[in-house]
Amino acid sequence: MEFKEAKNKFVQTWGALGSQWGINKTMAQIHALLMVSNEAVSMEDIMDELQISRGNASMNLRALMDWGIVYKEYKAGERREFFTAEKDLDELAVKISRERSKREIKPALKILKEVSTIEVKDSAEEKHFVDQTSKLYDFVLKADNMLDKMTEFNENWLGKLVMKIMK
Amino acid sequence: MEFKEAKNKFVQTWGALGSQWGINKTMAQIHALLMVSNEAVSMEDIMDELQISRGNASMNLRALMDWGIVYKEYKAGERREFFTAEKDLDELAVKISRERSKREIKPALKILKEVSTIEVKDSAEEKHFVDQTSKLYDFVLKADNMLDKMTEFNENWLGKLVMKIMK
DNA sequence: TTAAACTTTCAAAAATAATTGAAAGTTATT
DNA sequence: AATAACTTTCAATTATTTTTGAAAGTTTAA
Repeated sequence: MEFKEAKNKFVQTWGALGSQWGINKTMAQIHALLMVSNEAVSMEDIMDELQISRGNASMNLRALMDWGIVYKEYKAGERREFFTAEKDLDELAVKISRERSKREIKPALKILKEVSTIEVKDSAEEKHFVDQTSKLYDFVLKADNMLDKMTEFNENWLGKLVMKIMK
Repeated sequence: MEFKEAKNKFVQTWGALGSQWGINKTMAQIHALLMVSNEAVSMEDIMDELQISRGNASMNLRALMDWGIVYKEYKAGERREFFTAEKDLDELAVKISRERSKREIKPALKILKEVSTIEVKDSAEEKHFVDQTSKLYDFVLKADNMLDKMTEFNENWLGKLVMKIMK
């Protein structure tokens, strides 16, 4: 396999993976492209490489920047903007998990708390509901906290964690 | 908030959450419904509670069973089938992570290995590509193994893990 | 201030994914 | 063997999400 083919395969694969995780294909592809680029890439080049429209590129770059995993860069003497991706994988994982926690887990926890604390009658059905949602609340809360803790090690957290769990 | 409202809210929320994780809304809703039901539910009742068609119910129940998180149950003297969800959260998390690993992470690793081991010319661009994809391969492999290890504790693994990481 | 070079926005179009429902399939009962 | 009670399948429809592209917006330079 030669370089161009490999690069394309990587970008496509990452894009497909993205869709399975609720991230749109183009967003994941742009990120993939930037990840493996050794220098900042202009919007024009992104459009060109991925065969997408200007609007699409612009919107998805914005979304990636909102996630904090892609940055704008300005080159001296150049009018247009260039983009780079967060390339440090520890940092990338931390940012992604922070963002998902904020956007998805925290709001879900709020709902779980609400529904698990209703007053219920003395029926098996209602008791089971409260019991199960309470357990779910505890579980999700614990998992969320753990993720936080895990990524708190920061520098090489995954490696350190593996060590810790093994022994 | 009264029981019915709470139950509905829970089912809706879980459904919405599903979509953000690449699981379709109905599939997540059915799972939510079964999770909080204290007894097995017939397809008829699922259709009724979620206001969905027979085909939709059938297909999504099948998918949930493929994931190993919903089971069929037969009641004595009853012709039709009833369904229950895996209610043990440790077990549920283990099954979901096994399945996602098998379906998504393993195939991604295969591609990452392929593209990170190409022969490259002496260009900074190509070197960077191999370097970055290799790092990604290592990272994903490590994370996948860790998930496996984590869930291997099995009974109350999340609790045990929290203990382990804290100290 | 005007023009050129660029980016963003957003309504409409296209692509993708989910859902329906009726026909075909299956299994149990008479 | 025929019928009744149920489930599955899948082509067509509907709903949702993504993408386009041109107009509006912004910034820099002359």
